[in-house]
Amino acid sequence: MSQFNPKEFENKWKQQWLSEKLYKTPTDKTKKKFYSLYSFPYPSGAGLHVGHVEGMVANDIVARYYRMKDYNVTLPMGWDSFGLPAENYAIKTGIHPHDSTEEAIKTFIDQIDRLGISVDWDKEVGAHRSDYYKWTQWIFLQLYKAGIAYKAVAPVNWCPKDQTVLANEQVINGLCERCDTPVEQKEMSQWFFKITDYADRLYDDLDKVDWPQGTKQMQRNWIGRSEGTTVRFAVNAGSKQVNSFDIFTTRVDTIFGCTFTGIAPENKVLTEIKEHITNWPQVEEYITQARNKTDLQRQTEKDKSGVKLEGVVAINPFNSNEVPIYVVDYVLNTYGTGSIMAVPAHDERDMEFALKYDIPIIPVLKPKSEEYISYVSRKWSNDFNKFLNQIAEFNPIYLKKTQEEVLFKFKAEFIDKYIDYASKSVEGKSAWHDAVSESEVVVIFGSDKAEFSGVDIARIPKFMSDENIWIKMKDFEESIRQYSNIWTMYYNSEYREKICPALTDGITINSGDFSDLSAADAAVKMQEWLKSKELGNKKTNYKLRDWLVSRQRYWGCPIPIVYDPEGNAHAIDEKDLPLLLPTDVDFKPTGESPIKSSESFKKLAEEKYGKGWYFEADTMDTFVDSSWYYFRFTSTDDQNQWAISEEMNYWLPTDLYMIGAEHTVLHLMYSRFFTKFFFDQGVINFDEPFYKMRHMGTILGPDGRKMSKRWGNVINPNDEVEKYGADTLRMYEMFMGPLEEPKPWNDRTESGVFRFLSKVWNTNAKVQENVQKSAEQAKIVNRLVKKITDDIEILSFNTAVAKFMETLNSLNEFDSIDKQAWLTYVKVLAPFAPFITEELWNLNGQQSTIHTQSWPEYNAEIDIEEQVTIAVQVNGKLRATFNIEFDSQESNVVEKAMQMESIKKFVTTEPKKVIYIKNKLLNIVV
RNA sequence: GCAGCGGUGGUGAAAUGGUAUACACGACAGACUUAAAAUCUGUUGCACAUUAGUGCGUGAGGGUUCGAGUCCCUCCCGCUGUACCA
Repeated sequence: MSQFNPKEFENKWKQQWLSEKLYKTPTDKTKKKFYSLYSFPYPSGAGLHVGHVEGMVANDIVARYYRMKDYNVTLPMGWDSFGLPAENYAIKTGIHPHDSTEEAIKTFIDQIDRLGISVDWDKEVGAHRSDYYKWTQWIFLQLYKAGIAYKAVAPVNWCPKDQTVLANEQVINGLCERCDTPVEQKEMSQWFFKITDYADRLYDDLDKVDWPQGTKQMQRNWIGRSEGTTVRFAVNAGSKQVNSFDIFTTRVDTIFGCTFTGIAPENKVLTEIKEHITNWPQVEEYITQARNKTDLQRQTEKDKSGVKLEGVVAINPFNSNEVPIYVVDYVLNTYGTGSIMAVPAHDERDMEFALKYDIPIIPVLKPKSEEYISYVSRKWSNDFNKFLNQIAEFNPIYLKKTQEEVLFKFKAEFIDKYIDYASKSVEGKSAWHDAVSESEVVVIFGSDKAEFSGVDIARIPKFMSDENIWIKMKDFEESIRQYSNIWTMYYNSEYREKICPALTDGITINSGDFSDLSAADAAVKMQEWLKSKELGNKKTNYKLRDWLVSRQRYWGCPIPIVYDPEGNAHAIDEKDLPLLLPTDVDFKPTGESPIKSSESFKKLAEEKYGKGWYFEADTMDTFVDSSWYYFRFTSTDDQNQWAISEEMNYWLPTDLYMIGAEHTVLHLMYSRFFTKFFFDQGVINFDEPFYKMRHMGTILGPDGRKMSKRWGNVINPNDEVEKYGADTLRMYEMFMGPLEEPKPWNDRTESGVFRFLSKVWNTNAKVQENVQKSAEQAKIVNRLVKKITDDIEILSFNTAVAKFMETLNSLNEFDSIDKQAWLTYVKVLAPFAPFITEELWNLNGQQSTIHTQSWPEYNAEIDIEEQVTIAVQVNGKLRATFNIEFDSQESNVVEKAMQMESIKKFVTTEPKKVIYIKNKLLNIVV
């Protein structure tokens, strides 16, 4: 037989499968179904990349497997074909996005077919084609009718270079995600989808789906649900109440520690109380300043700033204390109520602000058990080593330990000894020790004192009700600067944790009637109290914002809205859809939508609706297109509705969804939102679209870096198919490592896979009917069937490939191979390497295609070993192995083990215990 | 900071709490060859030892267990995401 040369047959089979429509989606609904979905690819001019191949092959293997298991299988493919790259390309070259996109799609289809991905092309859709975006527009109208799509003037992120609005999600560290230009804020009238209505369900229903934990967590973080309380603070001018405002907090249990309140610069409460603010000009200047800052500036400026409102104070409803009101830019107007109660003792940001502006810091929680923390340096000890030896009896926990300095924790019971040792250790003016606990600060000075009422040891309680320890400590620093740098300890994070513990389960102190409670109990009681006084309520807040869908771009789906001459929005009648994207436009970005330059678009509106009427000129975010394509796939034949309920209810939710790890938040969130919307409309009977979802791990370049033109490490799948054939590329990508892990490309390993397939090819020459030892071979292949079946179910493709290799090596130990065993081997290999297996199937004289054969069954009855290897351990250490009959009695196993020299020498006395794991292991404990 | 994932040979990586390193790559030795490539065979965790063998080994340190890469605690490192969200 000839050498393995995939070029000789891959193209032949590709043509035949396509012309026979081998992968056509069945239309009957009598069987179980499997919906294998690959994420909507953007048809880039660069063609398919190796990451696409990885995901598609995974989808394909599973699809082929379920077809052989006699499921109804669908593996559809379509194009997320609207979007900026094609438009930017058009601006550069003048080639219309429609033309470049269709061209790119052709390349994609050709590449996907060459890889043998079993796509049902009858279901192909393209977001940019009017038979698709007609329904995107229709969906917009449904959302509009339901009050979910709405128009609002809002400050939006504006990229001055791309001349477009960006969603919050497209702003990375204040920079445009595409061109890294600093993003500006701009007020514009924009369309939004009210996704926030669904925040709770989007959060809770994550429990229903089988997704990677990390992705679920990211979705939860993005929604950012937090449960808390609103509290109403009165605003007094003089002694008279003039107004009030609500704050939002998740830690109402710390409210007795509130020593100031913070209001966001944009908060409208400020204008309401403006007349009472005696330093308004100063405040106004600060507000203007803060507003002019871009997001980037606000983020990079770590230093917190604010202005105190003079003439007004806020009243803490719990103790009627007057607390100052500050306008501060670290409070966000868009979250919660836009104002906070600040508790510096238990919030790092508030602490920082309080230290800067000399605001009192009152601790109101203490931990359940007390410890001291101390920092000691060799420099300030007269005998550092002796001191270290002494404190060893405290069982200290070292947070930091070097030759020169230690930072350690110890239990409160040792404090007197500590003071004793420390007093002896310090010597001279510049020496000092200190220890800080939750309730006191102990400072031991080797000074000739004076400043400290004549003592060398200062024990300062932290929870003095009338005074504030931190202010006092600051005073110390003024007077003892020459002795110590104690102030620096505020900036040591270890200390700070002790000083302002972020306690969730502490005990309340300094909290009036609510003292001596656990934090959780205090919160409940305080909430009840607030409710009874009508001063506050439980409240849930979200980080999630409504979805801004307007884009001032050409290459997208037109928004189906028309305006009358007064500028009022009207929905376009459904029967007038699609509202076609005009072609006579100037792409050049001007800051306005390019579509505004279209004469035909203007004319169409006036002809249809009357003079002065005009269409919405913005297009939709392309995430709208990709949020519903998996519905459309179920019903592509039907031109009269967006999708058929019966089809959707049968095929969805998807059984395997492969998407890149970069799509962990937006696409999935939006798709889930649409699904819930249609569920609520009664159109579908499921409310999560993707049951099982997995990410393919990024494939890195051979140098271990991310593939990029910049590094010149991009692997093009075309080249690999050219070199080794599609089967090798497929199997290599599956063999690289676990599907979800990032993994570097390795040419050598790839050629190893080619070598394996060549061996498969050559082994075929040894195949005969009725060979000797065929039972033994059947047993080997039977085990393969089990492993491959299991591995496909759990998507463990790398171990499946290893098993194919191992099994082939075993079979090749025989001089001739049994045909039945061999055909089984080829069948289970078929989903992984569809071309070579089809060819071998054919060469062995089999009828029809291998890809519609039924999946071999694992036979447990023949899978028995006559002999098993028993590992013998003594005290858990492996000392010997021996073979014995399958399912031997324990006593026989023990007896045989005890006769072995290598065991005898370790077992000199009667064993204390013997543990026997059947057919596997014997552990003798002596 | 926070969240998620991960750390095992020279490399990619295997391992329901039960013989750590399957499978592959590379390396080394040999066969074939005038030679090379390809192919085939053997060896390949580390250390000591001529052999037999012994000891050590899954980021570090503890714990649970007859037995831990796997479970628990503390910590270190890397990657990804995210961040004034009260």
